[in-house]
Amino acid sequence: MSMDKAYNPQNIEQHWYQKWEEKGYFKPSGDTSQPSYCIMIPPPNVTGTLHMGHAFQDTLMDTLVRYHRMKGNNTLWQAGTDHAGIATQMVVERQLAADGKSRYDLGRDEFVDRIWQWKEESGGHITRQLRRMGASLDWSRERFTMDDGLSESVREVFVRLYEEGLIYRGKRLVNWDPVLHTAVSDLEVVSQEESGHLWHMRYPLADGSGHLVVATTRPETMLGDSAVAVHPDDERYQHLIGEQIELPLTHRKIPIIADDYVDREFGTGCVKITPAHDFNDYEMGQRHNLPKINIFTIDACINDEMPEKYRGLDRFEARKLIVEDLESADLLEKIVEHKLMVPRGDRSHSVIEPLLTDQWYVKTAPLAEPAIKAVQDGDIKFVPDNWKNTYFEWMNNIQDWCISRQIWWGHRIPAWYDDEGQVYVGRTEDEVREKHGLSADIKLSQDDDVLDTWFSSALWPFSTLGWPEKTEELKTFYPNNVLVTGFDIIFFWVARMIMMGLKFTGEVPFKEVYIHGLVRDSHGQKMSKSKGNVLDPIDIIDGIDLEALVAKRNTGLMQPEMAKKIEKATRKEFSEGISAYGTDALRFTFASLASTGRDINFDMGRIGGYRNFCNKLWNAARYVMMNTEGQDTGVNGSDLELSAADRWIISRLQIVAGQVREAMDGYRFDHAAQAIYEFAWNEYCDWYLELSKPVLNSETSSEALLRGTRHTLVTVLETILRLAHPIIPFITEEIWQRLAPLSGVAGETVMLQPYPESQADKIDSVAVAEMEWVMNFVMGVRQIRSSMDIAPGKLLPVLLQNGSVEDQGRLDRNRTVLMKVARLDRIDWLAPDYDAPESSTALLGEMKLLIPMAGLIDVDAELTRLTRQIEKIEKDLAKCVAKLANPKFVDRAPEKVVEQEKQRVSDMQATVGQLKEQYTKIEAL
RNA sequence: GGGUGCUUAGCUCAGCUGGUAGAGCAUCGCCCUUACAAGGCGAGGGUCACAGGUUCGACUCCUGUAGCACCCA
Repeated sequence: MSMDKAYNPQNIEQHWYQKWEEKGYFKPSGDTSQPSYCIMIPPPNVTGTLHMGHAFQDTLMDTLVRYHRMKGNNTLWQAGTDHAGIATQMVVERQLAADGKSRYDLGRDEFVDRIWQWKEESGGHITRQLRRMGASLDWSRERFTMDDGLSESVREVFVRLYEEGLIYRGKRLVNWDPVLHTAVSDLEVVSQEESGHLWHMRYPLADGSGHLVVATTRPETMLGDSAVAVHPDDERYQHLIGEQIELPLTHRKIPIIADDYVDREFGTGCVKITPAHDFNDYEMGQRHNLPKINIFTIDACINDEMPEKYRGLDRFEARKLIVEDLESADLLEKIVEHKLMVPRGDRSHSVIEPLLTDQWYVKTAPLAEPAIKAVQDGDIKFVPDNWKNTYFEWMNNIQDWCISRQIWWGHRIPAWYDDEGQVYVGRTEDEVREKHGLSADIKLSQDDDVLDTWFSSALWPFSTLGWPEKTEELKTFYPNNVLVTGFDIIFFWVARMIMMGLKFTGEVPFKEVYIHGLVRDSHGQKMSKSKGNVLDPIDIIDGIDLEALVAKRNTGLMQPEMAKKIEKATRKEFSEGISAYGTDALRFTFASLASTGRDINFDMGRIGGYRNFCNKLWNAARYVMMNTEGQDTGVNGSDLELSAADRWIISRLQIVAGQVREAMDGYRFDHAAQAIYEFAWNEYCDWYLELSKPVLNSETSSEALLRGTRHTLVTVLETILRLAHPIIPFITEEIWQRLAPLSGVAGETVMLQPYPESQADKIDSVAVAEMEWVMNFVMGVRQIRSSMDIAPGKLLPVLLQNGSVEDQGRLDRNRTVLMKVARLDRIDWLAPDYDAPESSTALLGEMKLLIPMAGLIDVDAELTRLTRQIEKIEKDLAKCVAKLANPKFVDRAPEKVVEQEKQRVSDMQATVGQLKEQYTKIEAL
C-alpha cells in the first residue's frame, strides 16, 4: 500500500475518527490501578455551532486527554452540552415569529415541547463538529444539562440551599431586558460607548430661593428621583445640604443629601438619585434610606404610578416629552453632546434597564469563603498563576447571585405558592404537600421562573458523574484534574463551580484551572458576526471559496450597512478564499499559539506553515517506508550496528521527548509543538534522513549497519508519531498504521500506545559531538558553495589542514557520508607545512577546510565573504575583550563565566587570525 | 477612578531561576539533487516602547513615563 505523493488531509481524517469511536477508544480504560485523569468539557450550547474559541479550547483539552491516555492514565473526557436558556429560547421564538406567532400563542407546555423538538433536530450539529476536530470525548457518557439526572441534581441543590437559608427571594435591582422580559446576567450585557447627551436640568429649591443644576444622561428617570446628592466637602453646595428640592413635573419634594460617592468634577457636581433605576443610586439609597420609586413597566414604559401625562409612553418617547416639558418650564439649562457607555443585551440588543423586580438569589458570601480558601491553600491552582488575583478580586467583592430568569426554557424553580402567596420549596409538588401537610384541595401553583443556565453549569463537575448518587464514576473521576477555560468566565463559571463543588461534595471540583487566551482575528480584534471577521473552523479544515465566504459573512447581519465594508475587507484578506488545511494543521496551529498571553491572534499565515509540516512528516514517512518496507529493520533480534548518526538522532530524541513532556505537563502547548516541529524537520528530516542515504545506497555498507539504519529510521519516526499524536491525531494514526509493523510494535492504534519517555541511557554524548563536527563540516562547504555561486550539484574537492588526531578519526568514520551530503569528489589531507593552493576556507575549530579556487572561485567574492566573516567575529570579540578588561567582571562574576569568556576570546582570536591570513593570501593573487 | 496585562525582525509570536537575541511567515540569491517545489541550500533583517535604578553583566529584576488592550466601578 503505497502512500500518496502529497499529504491530503481529506483522505485520511474522518475514517480514523469513526474507527476510534466504534472501537470505544475514547472510554476510560477502567484500569483503576493507574492514576485517573478527568476533564469535563465546558458544555457548548446544544443548538449552537462550533466557533474558533471552541475549536482552540477543545484542541488543547483533546491534546491533554490524549497525552494522559497514552501515559496509561484511566482517562475520561466527559462529553456534554448545555441548554443555553435565553439563546435557545430566542432561536425558537424567532422561528415562531416567522409564522407570525409568539410563545404566548402556544402556551408554555407546547412552547417547551417545540424547543425540545428543535434540540432534537439541531442538537447533533455541534457534537458532529467536535468529532471533526478529532475530539476524543467519551460520547457514551454524553450528558445534557436538562436531562433527568442533571435536572435532579439541580433540584436537589436548590432545595438544600433553600433549606439552609442560602437561597432567598427578594426585590432587588437587576439587569432587565425590556424586550425579552427577563433578568439577564452581567455576562449577557455588553456595554459600549455610544454618543448621547448630557442634559443639565434646573431643580428648584423648595423654599423658592433658587435652583440647583443636575446633569443626567437619562432625563426620564427624574420621575423616580428621591434625592439630589452633592459631595460633603463641596463648598459650592455646603449650605444646601439638608434643604429640599421641588422636583419638577411630579409635585414631590426630595432632600439634598451629602455623599462622598459624588464626583465633584462631573457635570455640575450635583447628582440626581434614582434608587430604583441605577445601581449606584440604589447603593446610595440604601445608605440614606431613600424610597425606591419604580417608574417603568416590564416593557420599560412609564407605569401607572407616574403622572398621567407620561403613562404608557416608551422610555425614549417619555424622555423626549419630559425634556420638552422642562424646556417650556425654563428648567433646562443646556444640552451637551456626551459619550457614554450604553449597556445592551447581547441577544436582544435592546438597552438594558436596571429594574426592581422579585427574583431568587443565592447568598454567596458563606459559599465564597471556603472557595477563596481552597485557592489560597493551593488545593486549586491557576495556570498561569496570576489569574488567581482576578479570582480573589471577584470573590472578595462577591454579590449575591440572581438565579431566576423570566423565560420558559430551563430548570423550573422548584417552588410552589398557595393562594395567599405563601411559598413552599421542595423537590416535587408531592414532597411539598407532604412536608407542609397541604391537602390535595389546596391549590398550589409552581413558580413561573426558570433558573439561570449557569446554575446547572455550576454543578457540571459532579452532576455529570451521577451526583447526588454516590457512583463509582464520582469516586474515580472527582475531583476532576483540570478545568480548561477562558478568563472571561472565571466569575461566571469557575468561581461558581468551586463554591458548589465544595458545598455539596466537600471537595474541590478540580485541582487545576488552566486559563487560555481568547481567539481574535489577525489584527487582535474580537471575532464577531457584526464585525464580519468571523472564521469558521470547519471552513479552515475543508476550505471555502471567496464568494461563499463573503456571502457567509454578510448573511444575518444586524447592521446591513456594514455589508460593503465587510465584503471589501474579506476580499482583501482572503483574495483566494481559504484553502483546505485539514484538522491536523489547524490543531497544530492552535497548539503553537497557546502561549501564556491573553490574546490569541489567529493569523492565516501560520496555518500554512503547519500544513506544510504535516506534508513534511508525510513525505518523511514515504521515504522511510520506501527504504524499509519488505526489508529487515532489525526488529526480530538480528544484530544491529548503529552509526554515529544513528546514535546522535536517538540521543536527540531522548532530549526532545523530555522537553515535550515537560511542556505538556506545564500546559505549554506552544513549546511542545515547537519542540516537535524543530526536531522532526530540522534534525530528523534535514539531517538524519540525508545522512541515512549514503549508508543505504552504499554497496559497502554491512548488513548490520543497514539494519541499524533502517531500524533507526523506523523507530525514531514511530516515536515522533507518538510524541505528536496528542496534537495531530489523524496524520500520526495514518502513518503509524503503516509503520508500526516495521518497527515491531503491536497494537491497534497509536492512540493507546505509550507516550515516549526520555531514556538517559540512550544519550550518547560522543556521538552528539561527532555529528556536530560532521554537520559543521557540511555547513562550511555549503557556505562556500553558496557564496561562490557554485551549483549545488557540482562536486568539489576539499583539502584539510591542521587537523587533530580526533579530526582524523572523525573523518575516517564519516568520509562516505561527508562526500555524499556535502557533494564532494574527494577529501585529502594536506601536510601542515605544505603550501596550500589558493582556496576558499572554512574553519572547524583549529582545522582548516580548503576548497581550491582553480576555475571555481571568484577572488572578489571570496574577499567579500572573508571580510564579512572577519567583521562579524571582530565585533563579538571586541565585546568580550572589553568585558575581560573590566576588573570588576573578572573579580565578581562566577569563575565559570569568566573562563567561558576567556575561551571565547582565544577561539575568536585564532579564527580571526586564520581568516586574516587567508585574506592576505587571496588578496595577493 | 481602581485593577490586570501587553509593547522583541516587515507580520504573528517564543525567550525558563539575569551570562553570545530566536521561530514561522514574508524578503533576497542559487537549485526540479529519485521523501517532499506545500521542497532543498544559503543570506539579509532587531538601540528588545522610553527614561532611570540594582548588578561585574539587564530582553529578563525594581521604579517611573508613554501607547495599546481588557476587567471592575
